[in-house]
Amino acid sequence: MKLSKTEEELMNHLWELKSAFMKDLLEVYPDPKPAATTISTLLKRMQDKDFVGYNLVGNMRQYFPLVSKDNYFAKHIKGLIKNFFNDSPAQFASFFTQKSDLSEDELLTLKSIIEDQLNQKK
Amino acid sequence: MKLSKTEEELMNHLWELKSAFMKDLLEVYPDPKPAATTISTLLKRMQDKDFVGYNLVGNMRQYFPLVSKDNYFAKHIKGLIKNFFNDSPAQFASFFTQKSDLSEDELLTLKSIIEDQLNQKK
DNA sequence: AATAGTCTTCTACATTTGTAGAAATACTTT
DNA sequence: AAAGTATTTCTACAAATGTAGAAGACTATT
Repeated sequence: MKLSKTEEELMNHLWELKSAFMKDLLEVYPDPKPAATTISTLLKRMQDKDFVGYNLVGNMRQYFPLVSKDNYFAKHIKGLIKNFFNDSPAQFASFFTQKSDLSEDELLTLKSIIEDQLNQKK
Repeated sequence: MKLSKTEEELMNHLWELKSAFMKDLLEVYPDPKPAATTISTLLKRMQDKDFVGYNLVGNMRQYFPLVSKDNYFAKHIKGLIKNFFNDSPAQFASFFTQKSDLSEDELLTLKSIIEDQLNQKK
């Protein structure tokens, strides 16, 4: 099961806030804010899809994510790689590195991450 | 305008074939193949969205992509990065490099790509 | 010319998504 | 207690998506 575009947006807010009440979620939307019922609907659907849970605090619901952003995102990317890059993460990585024109600093950072990874392999 | 999931799948076939007749497209689908009309519908919608064009060859249409895979994909990723990584390609890159556990060879390849990029910066 | 094969366009219909009003419920403040 | 505020659930509805039949047009064959 996957989230739709708008659900994803809401999920992002939730990840950022870690946990939130209706009100908090509404707040983070820029004007023109969607109707509160719209958010409610989305939250409901997301609960049905098992992406969101909540705790009762008094009688308010404090919502929180049931999947981590990392996890969600990793799956997402995996799908992309499968569809577009022959299921080869490396192919994807080189495409990405070549197309996304990173700054020198960014490249250096990346390089050192890769070097770390290489060291761990040993 | 974006392609839907199934349209994307079809587009992938088209990118692979470079250009193709109905028949060719149907062929690449694994059993159980979708109805030919389903493909037709998709192609039509993709034409409406300006992702596909065709040349008449005799009275057959030879379809071809109007956007490159690279291009399409780059946009796609850009969206992801915007949504999930604060619009920072570098942040994305490091997330990816850390989570996708690449083999030593793959890491080495990546490293040399990055070094090339760095050299070009000078 | 009659038949069969290939393809496109039209039409259709169920499902999912984006959006939100109406009504019910509970809490807060006057 | 009356009113206002916040929130949830129900219901609704338009648009997009997944899927495909019916009918028409053209080509190759018999």
